[in-house]
Amino acid sequence: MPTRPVTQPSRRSIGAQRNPETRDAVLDAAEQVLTERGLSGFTIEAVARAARAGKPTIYKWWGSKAALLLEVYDRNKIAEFHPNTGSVRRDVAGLLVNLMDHWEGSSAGPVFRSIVAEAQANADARHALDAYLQDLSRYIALMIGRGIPRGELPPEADCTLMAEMISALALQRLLSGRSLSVKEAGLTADTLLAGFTQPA
Amino acid sequence: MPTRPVTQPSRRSIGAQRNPETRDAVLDAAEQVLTERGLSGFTIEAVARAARAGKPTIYKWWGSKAALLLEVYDRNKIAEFHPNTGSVRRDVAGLLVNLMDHWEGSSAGPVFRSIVAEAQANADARHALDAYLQDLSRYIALMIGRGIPRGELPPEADCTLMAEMISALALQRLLSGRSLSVKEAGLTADTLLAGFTQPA
Amino acid sequence: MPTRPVTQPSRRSIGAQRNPETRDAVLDAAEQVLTERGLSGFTIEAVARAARAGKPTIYKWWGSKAALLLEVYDRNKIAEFHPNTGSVRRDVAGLLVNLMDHWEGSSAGPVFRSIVAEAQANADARHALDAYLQDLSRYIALMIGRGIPRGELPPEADCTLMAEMISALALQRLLSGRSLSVKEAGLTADTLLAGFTQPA
Amino acid sequence: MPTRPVTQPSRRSIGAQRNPETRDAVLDAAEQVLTERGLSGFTIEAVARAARAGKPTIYKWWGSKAALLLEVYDRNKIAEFHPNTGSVRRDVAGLLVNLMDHWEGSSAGPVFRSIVAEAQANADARHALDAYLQDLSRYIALMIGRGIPRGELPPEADCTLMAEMISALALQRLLSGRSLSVKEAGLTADTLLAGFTQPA
DNA sequence: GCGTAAACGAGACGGTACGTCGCGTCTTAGG
DNA sequence: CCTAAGACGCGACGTACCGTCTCGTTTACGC
Repeated sequence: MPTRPVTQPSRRSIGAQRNPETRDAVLDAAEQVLTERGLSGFTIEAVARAARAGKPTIYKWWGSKAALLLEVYDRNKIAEFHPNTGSVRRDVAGLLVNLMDHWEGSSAGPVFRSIVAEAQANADARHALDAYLQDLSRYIALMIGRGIPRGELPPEADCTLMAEMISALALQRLLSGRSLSVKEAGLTADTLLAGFTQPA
Repeated sequence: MPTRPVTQPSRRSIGAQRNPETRDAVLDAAEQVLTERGLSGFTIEAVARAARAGKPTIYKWWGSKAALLLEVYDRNKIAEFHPNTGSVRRDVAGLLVNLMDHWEGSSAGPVFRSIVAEAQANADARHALDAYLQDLSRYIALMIGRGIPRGELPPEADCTLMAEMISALALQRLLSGRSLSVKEAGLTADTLLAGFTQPA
Repeated sequence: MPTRPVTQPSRRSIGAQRNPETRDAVLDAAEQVLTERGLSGFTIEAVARAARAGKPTIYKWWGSKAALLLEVYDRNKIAEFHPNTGSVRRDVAGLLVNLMDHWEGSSAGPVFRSIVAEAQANADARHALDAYLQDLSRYIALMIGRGIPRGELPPEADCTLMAEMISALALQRLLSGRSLSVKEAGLTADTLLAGFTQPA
Repeated sequence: MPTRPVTQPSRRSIGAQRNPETRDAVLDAAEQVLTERGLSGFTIEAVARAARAGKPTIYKWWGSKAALLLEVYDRNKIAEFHPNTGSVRRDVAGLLVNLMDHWEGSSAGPVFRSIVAEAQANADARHALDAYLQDLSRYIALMIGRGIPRGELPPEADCTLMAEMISALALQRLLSGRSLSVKEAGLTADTLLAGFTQPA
């Protein structure tokens, strides 16, 4: 004799196809749980409860905590980190500020930190993290590269490594819980570009 | 019915004082477990089993997984990251290589990555991580600063930020699982110092 | 995205009427699953998979595991338990042997044991079991009653109770997993009829 | 960050030894759950909740639902089924009445029926059931055997088979949910002993 | 020199979460 | 209206660890 739920469930199957409402409810719930209770409170059970979804449904579509985390992060990725002020120095400083604001001013920061944590125990998450960080670096490198035709940087400048140092600095601050001031962002740009351009 | 162990335990109390053998056995076991089974296999139960120690003993002296992790890492810290070749450029490149070798060539890497992961859920670990990273940056800043009296860097160079970018790059590579080649280490030094010195 | 099955399904609807092929396929599959995987492996899901049928189809036509079980058992009921040798003693012994052979030599035994198990948690199944056992007893009582006009039993003999003891003995052996030898069947008849007839 | 229970648990460990309070609490809870919610509501989770015990504790000491069930039944076994009235006929009738009363008038009946059900899917439970039923038969056989020296039964009477038919009749009635009246108990004794003794 | 106190191993305990299975219901899409 | 298919909410499964607790033993130290 199976158990009959006392209250009607809020969502039902819509037939032999994935229910997008469920998908959204789970992602919303995951983001909320992560924000409110932190990484250690981020359990599949808690997400399922908050989403009024069944655990098997979550495992069916996401398969692991890391996969869920990544999709939550993807949903929250901002489209435009890279300002275009016509000055590499201002662009770099602005990007650093934008990135830190994005991480600290929304749920993106806790989510991303959770992905980094997960990546230390889970190879799939690690590869996803690596891919994401490389994407970010490429993004930044393109932004820096715009300075070459403008003469702000010499053609031989290694934009890729400069970009990686920028993302790494932001990551390190995020992970260790120290914020980055606007002034520091400016100084970082100055320091990094000192060899090529003059301080503003 | 009290349990009669079939085999005699390997260690006993030595009276009303902490047993240093137990301390060492626990730290050794923790390092071994972490290395062999990874962060997800690093549980207090596993450490206790491997150390033939009781769980309460571990909780008494370390209090949390993070504390144990930190002490394991402290034990493995290397004394000398900073070469002194007389050239800032070579020093920076050498330090990057040393640091990555230290992380990848011993159990220090997995241990440190575990601390970073733990720090994303645990404020104590986060503060410890921050303190450690700032120590590391100061260390590197001192190394870079030696170039100022030698004329390799102008007095106004922001050694602290440069140092932080170096440690951040290494950290990012460690966390995302990409190693750093000797060539990249050299290029990093070149890129960072481009404004002040000439490539070797 | 609706699923596109790689292989064409074996059966389709035949329009607005029950498909007898489906009925047979489900009953066959149920019997097979029960025989091969036992009562604990007998799940609606397993039957549906084995029959290539949808779960709702099964629920529509049978409504519960017990109902399915009962129909499987009905299909396998033997028509003729009661031998007619002209001797009550031989008839009783023969019936016991026939019944145990039927249960142990086909899928009827596991199916019936499953019904008994189901009946302990499910009132419908319990009533069905009771009805079946009373039928069986009546059957046996009629067989025994044939001895009265022949003078093997006195008119006042309680054929119903004797019949019930016979079916009960067989049931107990079935449920506890002990088989009943031919010799024991004969002894049972002797013991039961000792008061009325002489041993053969 | 592990969860701290808000309320203090009612029972704690008493050291590296089994806590008899826990044992009793689990058995009490198991009996209560089985009685109140029936076999289908008898889940390890429900027992654990009712006993305020952890599931792992139950699995550690009982290992399976069947084992728990058997221990609950053992605890409730009555010591004395077999009356001794000096008359086999009255003894048999009395025992049947006692047995049915025991099953129907306490939690022993539901518990025993659950064991029978479990035994149809679980070999361990089946062997335990078989052993229990054989014990019961031996018990009854001894009772019947007392009639031989008194001359109520001839020495060649097969007490074992008679005993088994008695227990089987009671079992069949229990399992199919039909009670056995005092009158039927008397008739059963009469029928079984008709060959040897005269009705009372 | 002897009792006390602390450290230790062991492991039981109440819990939470894990990831999986089956339940019974629902909707779709196709005959 | 029937069918196959399968998503869904739900809850139980049996397991792994968590962090706490008590036990009995062993030793150093203070009275």
